Amino acid sequence: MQLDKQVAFHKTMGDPTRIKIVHLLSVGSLHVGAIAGKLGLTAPTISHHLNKLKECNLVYSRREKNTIYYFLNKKVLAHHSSVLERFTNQGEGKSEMSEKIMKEKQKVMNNFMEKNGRLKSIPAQQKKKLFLLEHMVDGLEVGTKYSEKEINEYIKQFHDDFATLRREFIIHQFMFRMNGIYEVNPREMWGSTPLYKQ
Amino acid sequence: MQLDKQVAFHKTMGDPTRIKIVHLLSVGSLHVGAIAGKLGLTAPTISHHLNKLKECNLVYSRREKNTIYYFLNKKVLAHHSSVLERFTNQGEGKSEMSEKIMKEKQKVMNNFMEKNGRLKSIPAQQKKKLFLLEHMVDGLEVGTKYSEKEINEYIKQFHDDFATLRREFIIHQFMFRMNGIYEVNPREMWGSTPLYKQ
DNA sequence: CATCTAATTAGATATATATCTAATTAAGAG
DNA sequence: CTCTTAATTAGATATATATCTAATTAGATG
Repeated sequence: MQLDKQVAFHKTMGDPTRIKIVHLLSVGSLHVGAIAGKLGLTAPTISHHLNKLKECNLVYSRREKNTIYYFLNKKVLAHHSSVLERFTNQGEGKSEMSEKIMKEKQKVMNNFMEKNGRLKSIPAQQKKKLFLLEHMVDGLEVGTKYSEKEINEYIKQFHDDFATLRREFIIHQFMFRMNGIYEVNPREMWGSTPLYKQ
Repeated sequence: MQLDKQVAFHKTMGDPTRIKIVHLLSVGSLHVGAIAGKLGLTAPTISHHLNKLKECNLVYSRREKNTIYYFLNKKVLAHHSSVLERFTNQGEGKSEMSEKIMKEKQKVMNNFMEKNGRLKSIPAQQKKKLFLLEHMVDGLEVGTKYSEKEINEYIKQFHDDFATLRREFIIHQFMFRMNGIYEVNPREMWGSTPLYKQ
């Protein structure tokens, strides 16, 4: 399973000595004794760590005469880097997204909004809902503090159920509330949906 | 220090429960009870893990009435992804590299090679040495098995000290040896120097 | 075959931590 | 102010693991 490998990788990297080893090997290959020397630890200890690194395919070794050189497997590192990155904009690539999304958003807008700008209804499907939330919050200014009353009035121009929508804004991080004062989050924080991740 | 944070991050991610939490939160925000339910664990346990995640800035929380929603901090994930990636082509970006490298390589070639194609000397500086090793190995075929004798003869056309050079080829992964038979590694494995990482 | 070198394995110890139950805190709602 | 709900903190337990020294293995060399 993908998940197990991911855990194993991070567990392996989650040790100061092993991270140091990876740093050292990222510059060039080294043998056990050399690593032990540089880190001030014994050979068995390094052997232990290299073994763990090997189990995750993070290093491989080649014997040269009596000494065994260890190499960093940079491909595997690159792989895990990309796995992490997929977390951040999970599902789809970014570059191809902009245009694709614009169309998708347009479609949702057409389906759920009256010509006068009000919502016909609040879509149940998360993605669609987020499109509409984004559209609505676009009319507010980042950096401005709004009272709850102001927010309610603002939302009412789109839909009568301002309480639900206000709550959605908060939950999906489009805005946040502090002591009854509302503020729009910067776009970079609209993180609940992958689509808007910058 | 950078290193400590890196270790802390991986240590935190190196736990199956926490990875699952990150997975869940990558889709959308959740409160403690919901996570506990989905994972079949108790609230205190989840609280414990969320706390660890918070210490690395991997999550943040917003209170909504009585329930506290947790959000994944995707920026931090992206950061660590890029840190990993820097391992793989440490030092420089890739795109700008090709042209820059070509020139650099050309310069090294001019300085260290005779007009007849033989090496004047073996440079001590790693980077330069790697350029020359690459050049030499370019004359061999990937997928072909060579005897040690053949390799020696081949190397001698560049330099008399074939033993040293042969050893360098191995150490820097340009080729590998098995039971006295030598073989050129595919280019993707020429990983000792960041320059040639694909 | 005997010896030397470098690495690994075995075994011991100390530290860290994931999880649970029970107790406590924090905030809303009546 | 009291009751309810959700979360955190405290404390206990069991498991995992980083490190060391000592013993063993694996190759290379003479």
